[in-house]
Amino acid sequence: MSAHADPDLPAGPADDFDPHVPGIEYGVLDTLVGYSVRRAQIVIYEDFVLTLAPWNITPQRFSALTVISRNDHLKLTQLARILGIARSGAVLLVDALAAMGYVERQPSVEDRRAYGLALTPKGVADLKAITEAVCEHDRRMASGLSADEARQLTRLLRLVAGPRA
Amino acid sequence: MSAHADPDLPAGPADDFDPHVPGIEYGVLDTLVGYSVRRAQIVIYEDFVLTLAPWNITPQRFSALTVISRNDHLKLTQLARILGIARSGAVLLVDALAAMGYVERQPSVEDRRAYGLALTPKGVADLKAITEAVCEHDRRMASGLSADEARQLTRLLRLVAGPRA
DNA sequence: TATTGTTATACTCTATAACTATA
DNA sequence: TATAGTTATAGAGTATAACAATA
Repeated sequence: MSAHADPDLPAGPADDFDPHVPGIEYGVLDTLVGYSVRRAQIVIYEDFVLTLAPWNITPQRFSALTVISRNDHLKLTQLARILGIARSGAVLLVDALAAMGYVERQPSVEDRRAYGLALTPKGVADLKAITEAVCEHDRRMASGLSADEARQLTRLLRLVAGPRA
Repeated sequence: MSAHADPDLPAGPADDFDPHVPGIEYGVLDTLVGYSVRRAQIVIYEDFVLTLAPWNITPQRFSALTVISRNDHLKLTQLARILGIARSGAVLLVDALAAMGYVERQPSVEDRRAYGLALTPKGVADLKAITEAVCEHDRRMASGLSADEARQLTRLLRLVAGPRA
């Protein structure tokens, strides 16, 4: 298994990526759909991390919290598959969210090997505020687009991500 | 300085990320522009790495080679800024490309501290084939879109990336 | 003083493989 | 035998800080 974080996307202290440095020729890069997506991803990632810094939440952590909240008794292996990471990575992720007081492992009744993941009361409460912050961030990212363009964008990206997306 | 690789984007052996696991509720994630971009980025990154595996070229390395080829005597510090990484990271990147026989450091005449980056003859030749492979990969990623939709997509992503993009 | 390239060091995130306890 | 969660280990990529040479 495995999915993908892009190891060579700027991961560090997200701060000041300039998608188009003045005076520089980008050649074929400017014509590629993939490079356009990459540029946008970097800019969005940076803003996301900065915006959610008060909660120490990354895009991946937000995805995990959201999926856990919307799917009762989600198992760790399922979470790993959804996020596209190895099970060992999911363990560390859940450990971190548990240490933050957001997630807890509940013993599964039908399978004593497994746990059902669930938000704690604090997790439920904070996720509400976190989700509001994320949505505000997302609106800011799309502020250069009309409502119709934003819908078009998500539709086109879905087509790129694949038939099943 | 710094820019951004997304540390929590699947970075590993890109292989089988499913942007929409059956039976799973994604909640608000399905409505976010940011998550749509993230999903597409993961899928595209995986395919890129697989396609370019014969050359051991990642998106970042391709960006570097392209920018170096299109901007004579590019300095290492400029490259770092363009890619959104620290200078120390650019050193390792150029080291790798040099070890692959693609890039060389040419002493700068006007500034004896600096080097001008340049492709080697092998770099020029291989970049041609690499670029063809990348373009084919990119067309495949956009194969679900009409030519007009693909143009729309890059236009909308440019708006997201920011005014200067 | 400031900047260029470099190095040393550490951090984060990831994967693979092996282990345990169940199924 | 196969699977769920875990742990150990290693790798890739990044950043910060300091350094020498030069501006």
